[in-house]
Amino acid sequence: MLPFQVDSHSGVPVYRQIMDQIKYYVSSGVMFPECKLPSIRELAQFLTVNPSTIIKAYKELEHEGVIESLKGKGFFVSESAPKMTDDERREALRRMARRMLSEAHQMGASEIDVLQALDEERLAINPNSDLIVSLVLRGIRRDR
Amino acid sequence: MLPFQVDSHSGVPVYRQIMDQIKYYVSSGVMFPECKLPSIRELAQFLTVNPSTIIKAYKELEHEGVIESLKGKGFFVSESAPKMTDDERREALRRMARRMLSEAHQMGASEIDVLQALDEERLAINPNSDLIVSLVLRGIRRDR
DNA sequence: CCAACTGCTTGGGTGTTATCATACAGACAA
DNA sequence: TTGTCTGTATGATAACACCCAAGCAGTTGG
Repeated sequence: MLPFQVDSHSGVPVYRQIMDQIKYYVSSGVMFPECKLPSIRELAQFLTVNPSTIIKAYKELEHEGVIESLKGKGFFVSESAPKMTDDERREALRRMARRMLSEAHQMGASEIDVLQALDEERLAINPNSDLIVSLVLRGIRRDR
Repeated sequence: MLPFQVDSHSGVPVYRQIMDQIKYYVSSGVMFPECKLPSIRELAQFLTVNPSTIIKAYKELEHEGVIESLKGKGFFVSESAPKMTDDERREALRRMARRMLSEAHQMGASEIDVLQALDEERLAINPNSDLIVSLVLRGIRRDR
């Protein structure tokens, strides 16, 4: 099963976190039309939430045309599921970036601090890749 | 007045967005002990939310020891308001970064895309500064 | 057919979030 | 003193988020 995860302390409703993740998976092509989603009970157990919460997320996505339900079979990614264009993806990323910079600024962190944190996390996920950017960032840090 | 802002569509409760912003301001030193906060009615009007919502945020922060109230005068940053250590700030930044990378990955964006978006937003806010990182990023893009 | 899997439905309960209206009380300046 | 700013307190309302239980109905494979 695709890596689903929810943070019950984030303040964002669980059903919306689930919706977002599925939408991202679909728009990125990780999930494509005809793809079967985890069953309601299965995903509910996996995330240790109530099945009603999954139903709410799935029903909402069905209403948006992202997925479809077949009684007795399961939920599947819709044929006409909207894919993100490159521009939409870029815009989404910039929205995230804007919020992150705003919060970072409010807590007194510099722009370099943000880039640095991002690069550290990136490296933690992907220890093998080494970007020029990382080297530059490390160079900046060393200079201080 | 300090730039307060809330996004009523983010899913995060408004009173918690307000709390977070004040905590960030205090921990970064932008707001310091004795600093007067916007009055309840003033901030409520500014953000076009109900005064009760502001009261909830302020009361919660008072309970956490971040701010104090003086009847008839207003709310003020507490003398013993907890400041973030550098490590705590770094950890907070990395949590943000982790979430952003996770979401970006789910929507099929690469790590470079994220750094790129962040740099674009950074530049939009601060058009005068030019980081080496930006130049490197632009170099990477040109190479494609 | 039967068991085990699917989605679907109903109804109840709890706590949170946010709205609105109204009133009281301290501080302070004109 | 009076007006206007401040915080405080109350109760009512509505919507939402989440949980829980129990059962109905379609699909599929042994």
